[in-house]
Amino acid sequence: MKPSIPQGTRDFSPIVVRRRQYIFNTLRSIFENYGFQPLETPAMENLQTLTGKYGEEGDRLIFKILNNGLHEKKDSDKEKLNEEWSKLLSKPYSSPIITERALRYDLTIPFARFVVMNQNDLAFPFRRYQMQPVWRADRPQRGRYREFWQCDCDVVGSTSLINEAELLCIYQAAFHELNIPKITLKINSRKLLAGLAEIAGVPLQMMEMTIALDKLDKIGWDGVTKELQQRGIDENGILRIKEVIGINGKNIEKIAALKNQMQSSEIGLQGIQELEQTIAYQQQLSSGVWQSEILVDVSLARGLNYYTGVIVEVTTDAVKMGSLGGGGRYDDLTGLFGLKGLSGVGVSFGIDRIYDVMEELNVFPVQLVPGGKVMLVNFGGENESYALKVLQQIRNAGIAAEIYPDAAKFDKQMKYANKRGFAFVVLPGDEEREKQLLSVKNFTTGEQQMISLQEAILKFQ
RNA sequence: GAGAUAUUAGCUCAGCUGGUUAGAGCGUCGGUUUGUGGUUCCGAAGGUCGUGGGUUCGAAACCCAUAUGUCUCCCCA
Repeated sequence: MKPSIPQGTRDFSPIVVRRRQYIFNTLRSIFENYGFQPLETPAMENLQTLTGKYGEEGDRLIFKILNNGLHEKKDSDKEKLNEEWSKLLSKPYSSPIITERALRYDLTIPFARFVVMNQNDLAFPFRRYQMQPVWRADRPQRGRYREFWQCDCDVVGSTSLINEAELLCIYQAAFHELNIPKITLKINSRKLLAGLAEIAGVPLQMMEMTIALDKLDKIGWDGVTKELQQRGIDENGILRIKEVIGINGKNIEKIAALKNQMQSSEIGLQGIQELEQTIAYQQQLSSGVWQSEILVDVSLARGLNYYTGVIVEVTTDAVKMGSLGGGGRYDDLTGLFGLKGLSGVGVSFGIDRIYDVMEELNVFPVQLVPGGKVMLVNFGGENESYALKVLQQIRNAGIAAEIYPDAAKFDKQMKYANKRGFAFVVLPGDEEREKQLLSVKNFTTGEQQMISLQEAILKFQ
């Protein structure tokens, strides 16, 4: 058979894994530095845990796992099974008899589930980060996979806007460390959007308005106007929306202008104030070296249903790519699982996209090239024994080393060493063995000298 | 879920409006006295032309279906 992998999945070769680990390690150390603790949850959840959490579209994209042992069911169950099965064949449908489990769709819902299950043992506010793969039955495209990794960082059990500010700092620190240029953190507030819907005279159509606004970047004002009309928002409302979105200037100026516009909307004013406070906190925490810009953007929507307060999205202008991350405040996430009144805020890093961007911009550190440090050429016979003894001592000194396992032709061994990218090649041949020395060749410069094992080890370090 | 487009050797790609045994570069392997790679020279292997049907005297090429990649819509990280 012809080998293949499922649609939208990828193998990661050694060099790719090293680069991905570099991203993970960078993020991990930042998360830890901000006091977040690691969490891992199962690849699969009970289907019931996931359905209804991501909207209609989301439900469709959940990878469901067929129950095993279906053929072993009792006859009485089989009748029911047949019935459910034919429903499934005629339309999208699921039932516990056919599928009880599904693959994780994101990290936030499993996190909420975990918090509720362990509420008595956790110290609130609880700060956790989580870096694991998630699965979506989406149609793959550039930067969009069926299996991809999310890195989430959330705080639950605190309504303080210090949390929002810290998460913005984490974004800034991370993209600064990763050396990705032209990063913008767009921030907005769901409350401000609600206020905008109010003053546009369509308080109940906030979602529709938001979805249309979110496309402003892509389809421009003409397109958005059309969409708003289609969604039943009248000319006067559209004018008000345009007026508010059209506000330009620095964040401070924008906020002042927005306050003015939102005077009649309590919730809108609240949203602005939260943005103002978040930015103020962020400035106190900010480091001078971070280059990324924080931008208040009233057209920012974010799709997820559960956000209620400040929302944020990260983009770069350096490469054409969707958002590199996003997040926001969700006031009652755990309420879905029976734990009311616990507010949370979190951000997510789209590390697959971050990888693609970094590769395109060529900003990975050069020392991430694959390959070990030292290779010993195998000359066979007594020389092989000598080489093995030397090999062990190099390893004992904490230096990654290996021997070519066969006494193959010299040329072949050298070519292999070259391809693997070793920093040094050791030649333990007759002369070296007799003198109890080693010929060490620096494979970058080509320079070679005969020295003692101790000197060689110093060189390798 | 809808549409567009691509798929030829391990990789990147040629292959003329359908016409003999489908080519190149790189890589791989072998040889060039088993002590000098990245950087000599010589040679070889490697292809059900994504898969399955169809049209035709004849299909890599035209038609249909299907898989996978890429792009647009939708949605999203």
